[in-house]
Amino acid sequence: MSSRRATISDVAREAGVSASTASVVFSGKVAVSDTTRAKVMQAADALGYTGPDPRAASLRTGRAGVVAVLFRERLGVAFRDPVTTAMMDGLTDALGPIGAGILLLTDEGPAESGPTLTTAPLDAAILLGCNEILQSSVDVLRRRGIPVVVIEGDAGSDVPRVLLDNVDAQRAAAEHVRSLGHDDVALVTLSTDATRARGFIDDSALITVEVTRDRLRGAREVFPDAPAYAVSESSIDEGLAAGRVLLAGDRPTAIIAQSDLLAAGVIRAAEEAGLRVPEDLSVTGFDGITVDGLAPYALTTLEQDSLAKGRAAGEAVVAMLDGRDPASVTLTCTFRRGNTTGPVTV
Amino acid sequence: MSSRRATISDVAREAGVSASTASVVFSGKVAVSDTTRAKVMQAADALGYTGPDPRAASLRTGRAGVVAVLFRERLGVAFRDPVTTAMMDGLTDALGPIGAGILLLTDEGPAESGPTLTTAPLDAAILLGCNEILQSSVDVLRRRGIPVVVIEGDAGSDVPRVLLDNVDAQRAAAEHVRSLGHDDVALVTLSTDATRARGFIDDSALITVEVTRDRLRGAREVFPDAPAYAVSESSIDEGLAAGRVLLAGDRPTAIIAQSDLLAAGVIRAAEEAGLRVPEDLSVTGFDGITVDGLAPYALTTLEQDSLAKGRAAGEAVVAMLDGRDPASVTLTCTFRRGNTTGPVTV
DNA sequence: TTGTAAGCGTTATCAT
DNA sequence: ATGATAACGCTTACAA
Repeated sequence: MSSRRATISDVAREAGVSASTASVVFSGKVAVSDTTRAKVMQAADALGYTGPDPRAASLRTGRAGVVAVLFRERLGVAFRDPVTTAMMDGLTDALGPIGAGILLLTDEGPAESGPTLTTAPLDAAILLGCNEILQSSVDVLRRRGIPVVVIEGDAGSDVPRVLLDNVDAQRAAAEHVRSLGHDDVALVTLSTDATRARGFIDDSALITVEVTRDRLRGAREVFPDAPAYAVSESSIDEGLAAGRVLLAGDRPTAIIAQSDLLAAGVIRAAEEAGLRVPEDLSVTGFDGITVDGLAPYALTTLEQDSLAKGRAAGEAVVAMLDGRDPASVTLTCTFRRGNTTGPVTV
Repeated sequence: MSSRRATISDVAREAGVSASTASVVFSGKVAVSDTTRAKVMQAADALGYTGPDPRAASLRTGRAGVVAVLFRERLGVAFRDPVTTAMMDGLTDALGPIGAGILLLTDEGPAESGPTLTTAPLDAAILLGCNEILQSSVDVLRRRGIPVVVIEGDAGSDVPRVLLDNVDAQRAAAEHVRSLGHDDVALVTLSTDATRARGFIDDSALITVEVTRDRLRGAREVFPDAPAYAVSESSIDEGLAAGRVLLAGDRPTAIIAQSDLLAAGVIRAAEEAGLRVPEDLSVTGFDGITVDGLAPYALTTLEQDSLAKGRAAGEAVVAMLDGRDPASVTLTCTFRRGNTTGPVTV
């Protein structure tokens, strides 16, 4: 019933051994005689000692057993997207060998508590995209020698990246649409910057979110003048809203959406407006996920391997933690034609 | 270009002040003269010092700024369920004030790396359910004085819990079904234990997952002899599989599923078998989520406020961190009749 | 407003 | 196989 929690020295004293010996009993890094181990264990038991304090161990060893993942949106929103969950699975797989926990961080936390990215005990950080604001935190981490990996973003030349061939992939989809005779095409894009404001994009040079910019560029290489409507997040609801806007008035014959979820929403908007897909409107998505309940539609889309994306990021982190210098990787998307695109009907 | 990373003492020396003064400059906890602050900042800059090391700070202050959430399943699976994501949102909300990051842990990690629940630097832990195996980790945490909260589970009498009125709620749904004249009813339950084996439940006393047991009990209070088929996780696919089993051969007129996702799967199975819902088969769910793409069906279900569930857990953690002793809370579900249940047709 | 001093609890290194 | 010693980098009474 001591007022203070027992420490390893207490245990050592009780067991009649040195603190270092007691430590070794718990870490198992060095051989210890059975009798000594027994003594220490018994002492620990008697004192209610439950093993080394992770905080102290982490200070001493320099390892916290934690890898942070920084999201750019509310956790709930992020995880509503199967792309994210698959990525997390890949990440957990790759991180398995080092047995690290995953620390979820968002960049929109309460300002008063400060950016936990720089105040949390962590061994490495993985960023989902990167913006100007974030860049400073990244610098801090890097100067501390904490490995940083960016997924679909750019955080400086020496930060390893995991990328998708967004431009090429989106161009491929656009070319497919054009090959079907479509000329009057509209785009639905992901958020353009930290404000996540909805609306038509006036100046694509102002887009700070790389995924958005790249996919837009790919589409515009084929349809330079296609109007682009940005939404605030990748969800069916946002796609529905965007679809309503784009289908009001002078409607396009095809809509290229930057995610499957958005595409699904656009299809809903089309149905709502009494349009048939693909007869009256062709729609393409991006991601290649299974949108629950979209049947009987099978989206024409670009399949990305998000599991591999997460795994690549995890592997890069493990490599860096291991002192190696992983190269950036670019994963390629596969075009998959579904039944949501068809020839333009006059 | 020193080989060693700069510490706060280095900065202090460079600035010509004491380490404590330098520390205070960074923490801002005590007033410091402008000139001193400037000197320190400049020194920090010169040395490339980026602020206190979280590991050391955490040892000293005893706070890591991290709250762990322990999942009982693969992260990807867990987050595919809207109930989980809503809960995470509620949790983030409640944790906002203390600005803690969320550490994701699963209990099925690679054995070699040990249970990170007891080795990660964390201030509190939230468990989603609790089993025998977990109990020992919980004991360790509690003896360390680390606050633990359990959501829908039992980890000992002095661990605060956030509960749902599962028994009552499920009974209400069952009564509704009976009031429609159904007599031949089957149940689809969540996983029964750590093995997550699929199959009919022989002995409900062997169920170690509390949610499963409670909801089953509620249903059995109305239909004592209803066969119950357990699945391995809450997903549409699992519901589909269970539905196929239950609808083969001598089929029931109603199926009570322990989650909306499962119910959605059961409906798919019914459609597959050429059955109409609710004319040929009534189906109830649990959770009250929006199952994407289930339209035009609106599930008869029990609505739970999972946002509130997460918030309650977060608040309990904050209270405990604050030295208070939060009471367990039980949230109640609301019965909502949709169009997936109807009178039995002869 | 600033400095002194005393840890926080552990583990790595080196001797023995 | 075990022990002594010295960090790890920081914060916070308390004193000046």
